[in-house]
Amino acid sequence: MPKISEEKRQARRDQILAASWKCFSRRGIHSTSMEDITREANLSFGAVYLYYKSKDELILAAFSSAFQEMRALLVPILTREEAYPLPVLVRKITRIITLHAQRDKLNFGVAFLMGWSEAQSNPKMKELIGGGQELYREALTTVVRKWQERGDIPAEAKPGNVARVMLSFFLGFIVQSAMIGGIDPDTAAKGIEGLISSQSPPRR
Amino acid sequence: MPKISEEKRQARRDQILAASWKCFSRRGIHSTSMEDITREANLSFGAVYLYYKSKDELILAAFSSAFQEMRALLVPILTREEAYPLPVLVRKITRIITLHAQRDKLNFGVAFLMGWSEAQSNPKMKELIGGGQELYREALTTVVRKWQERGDIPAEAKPGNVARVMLSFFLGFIVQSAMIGGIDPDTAAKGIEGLISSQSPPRR
Amino acid sequence: MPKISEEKRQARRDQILAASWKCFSRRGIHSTSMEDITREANLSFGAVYLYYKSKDELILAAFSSAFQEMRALLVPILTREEAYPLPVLVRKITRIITLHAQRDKLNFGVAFLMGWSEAQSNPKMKELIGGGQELYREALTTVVRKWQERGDIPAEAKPGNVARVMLSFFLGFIVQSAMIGGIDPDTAAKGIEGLISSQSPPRR
Amino acid sequence: MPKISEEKRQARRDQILAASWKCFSRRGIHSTSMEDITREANLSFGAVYLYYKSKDELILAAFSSAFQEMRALLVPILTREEAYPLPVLVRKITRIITLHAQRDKLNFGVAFLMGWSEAQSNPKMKELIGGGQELYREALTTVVRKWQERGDIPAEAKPGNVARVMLSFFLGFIVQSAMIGGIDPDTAAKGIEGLISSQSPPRR
DNA sequence: GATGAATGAGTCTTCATTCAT
DNA sequence: AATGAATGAAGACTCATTCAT
Repeated sequence: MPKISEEKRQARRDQILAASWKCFSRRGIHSTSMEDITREANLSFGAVYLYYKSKDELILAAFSSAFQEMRALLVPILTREEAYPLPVLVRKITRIITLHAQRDKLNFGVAFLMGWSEAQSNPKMKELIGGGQELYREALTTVVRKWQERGDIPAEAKPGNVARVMLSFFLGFIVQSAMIGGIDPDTAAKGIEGLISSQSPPRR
Repeated sequence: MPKISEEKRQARRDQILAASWKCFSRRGIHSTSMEDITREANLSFGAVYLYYKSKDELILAAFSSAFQEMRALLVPILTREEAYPLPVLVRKITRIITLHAQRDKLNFGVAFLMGWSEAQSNPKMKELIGGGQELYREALTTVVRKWQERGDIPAEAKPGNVARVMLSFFLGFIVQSAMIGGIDPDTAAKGIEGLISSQSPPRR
Repeated sequence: MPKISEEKRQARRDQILAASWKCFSRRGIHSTSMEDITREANLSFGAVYLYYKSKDELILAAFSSAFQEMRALLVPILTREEAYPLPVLVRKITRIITLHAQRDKLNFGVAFLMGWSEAQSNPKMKELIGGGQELYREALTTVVRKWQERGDIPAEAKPGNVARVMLSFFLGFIVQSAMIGGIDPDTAAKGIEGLISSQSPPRR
Repeated sequence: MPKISEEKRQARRDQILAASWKCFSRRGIHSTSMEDITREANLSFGAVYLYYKSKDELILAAFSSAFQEMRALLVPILTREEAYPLPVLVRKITRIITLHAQRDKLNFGVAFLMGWSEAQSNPKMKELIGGGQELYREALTTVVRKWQERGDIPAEAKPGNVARVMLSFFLGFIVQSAMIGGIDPDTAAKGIEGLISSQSPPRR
């Protein structure tokens, strides 16, 4: 039974997760040893096992907390009573991603990319991340419906399809930023504006 | 002279790469042991080392060949003399991605996701993949210019920015397909069409 | 605090070195596997790596400690205030070598022979052993000077040259003992005495 | 049955042995792979096995031929009808050793040192080298007898003991040259001359 | 005779996990 | 609760040797 207070216990867990992310960013999940994390967290070797039963559990917890942190930032923007117009939404969301791609502790870009890869062979990770993405897809669907009600985009488009496109764009924004950079919130918003007023040939 | 012919040698290399991809898809890059690969390829334990100096080199070769295979399919579509209209382009490219996401041998989606993650802590991989993405970005920029010349999209949009948006969308399409599915070429094209005719509030 | 005490730690290191020498004597350095050593030391497979970073480092440490042990025995004899007369010196030093050539734990003869061979292709080993030999050469030079001051040997001989001859003799004594035996301290001293009173033809 | 002529066959064997020694000098016996030798000899991988059944056999043959080559040079000097005086003998023998310590192909010093070490854990090698050393010891005993007959050294010294001392000196000369150098034939002869006319205290 | 591709046992080394203190 | 020494399974890689051609 924990003699330690619950806050203290949570602080320790956060300390371990923060150290984990520093290590993961540097060397990748699989090249990071428990000893690396231990040392980075200034903890004893066995201490980590008092808080996480295994490396797998720690990894899962690290991603879970990272994605939770992101959701806390993104969901308010997506679920706003009066939906932001498309370019504004794009600018706001990409800005959050960009800001967290430069932090030392927890780099959102790196976290996403590693999580997606891990999910390919780790069912629990797939569930964790997949669930999050579906949540975003639904939130975007709701936003699209509001746009249609407002007349921002044609009423005949299926909201789910448009939401899928939007989600693809945001996910790809993360990838492109991490891999080749050169894409910032304004660039993204301008590019979207360039597209959305297009007169595609089929409509002519 | 039992010196193996060049074709035979290439066949062996392909055999090893194919086996590698089967293993990578199943268990991830780092959980795949060299023994897994040799067993999958029906080769002896040391044989792989006759063709690839190390696991790292093998991994790099596997990704290099995967990306090359993709480029062979995508580049013709992107560099066509008369640029495809936006929805057609989207449908064609997403179809290729989708088709290769269901193959047993080499699943493009898995390859991309794993490659991006690996690139975060492997400079050679980053160069390999980053180079490819820049190539696509340039090709898309050229396409966007043709659209502008043709009047498909407003002339004042910067082609580079629009290309970035397009690339983001395609990269994100890969992610979304691999992680939660429910997105097929038609869905994607329809979603794009829904967006591009939108009248975003700032323009009114 | 289960942090092991410094003595305990040193005891472990000694235990490993002793086991190493048993194995090296039996099978040679390169035919001794790390597993052989751990088994001989009654340790688990990975334990050795807590004390030595690699096999190379362990080998170096084994030789370093062996040579240090020898020096502790030989240096007092060589640096005695009043130099021993030649035959006495020969008898004392060869006796030490002989005694330690029969021990089970650390056989000086074997250690020297293996070290010299290893040094041919291992720079660190060469430095380690070469340094020791130069030290002996200098000590012998000092002894020779004392002999000259005392009139034991002609004043016109260069001390450095005589020291070289003496060192050669001692090194060769080790080789001959290890390879064909039949040479004990008294034999050696008698042989030297037989030589040193010779009237070589050039002097006639 | 060899279609190849016996000379040709012998030439191949010599070619392999020469290549072996180049490799052994560079990297040591055990770090030299059969492939190294193969490549150095410009032969195919399997060819070596047509001439030597195993690596062990090849190693033994390499040392056997090296020691035979040495004997061909040293024995005539030791078995000369009229024995050379001590300093002359020393100068002649050390000169031969020194000259062959600088050759690229077969370095006597390296060969001896490696052979002695190998002999500690390889009975066949021990027999090969031990036999050679005993032969030298006997030849030196004969020389010492001649010196005594001639009055070069006192008659009461046991020839076998003096021979042992002489052999030690020559063996040690090899070691010292290989390990720290600074010892050439003249130095050695001068040093010996300095010693042999000494008046050791016990005799006064 | 000659070749060199293939084999697979054996080596060093790492690392997640346990447990005595 | 906390520590870190110890464990040993598993991994990448090497290399002597064989054998089909």
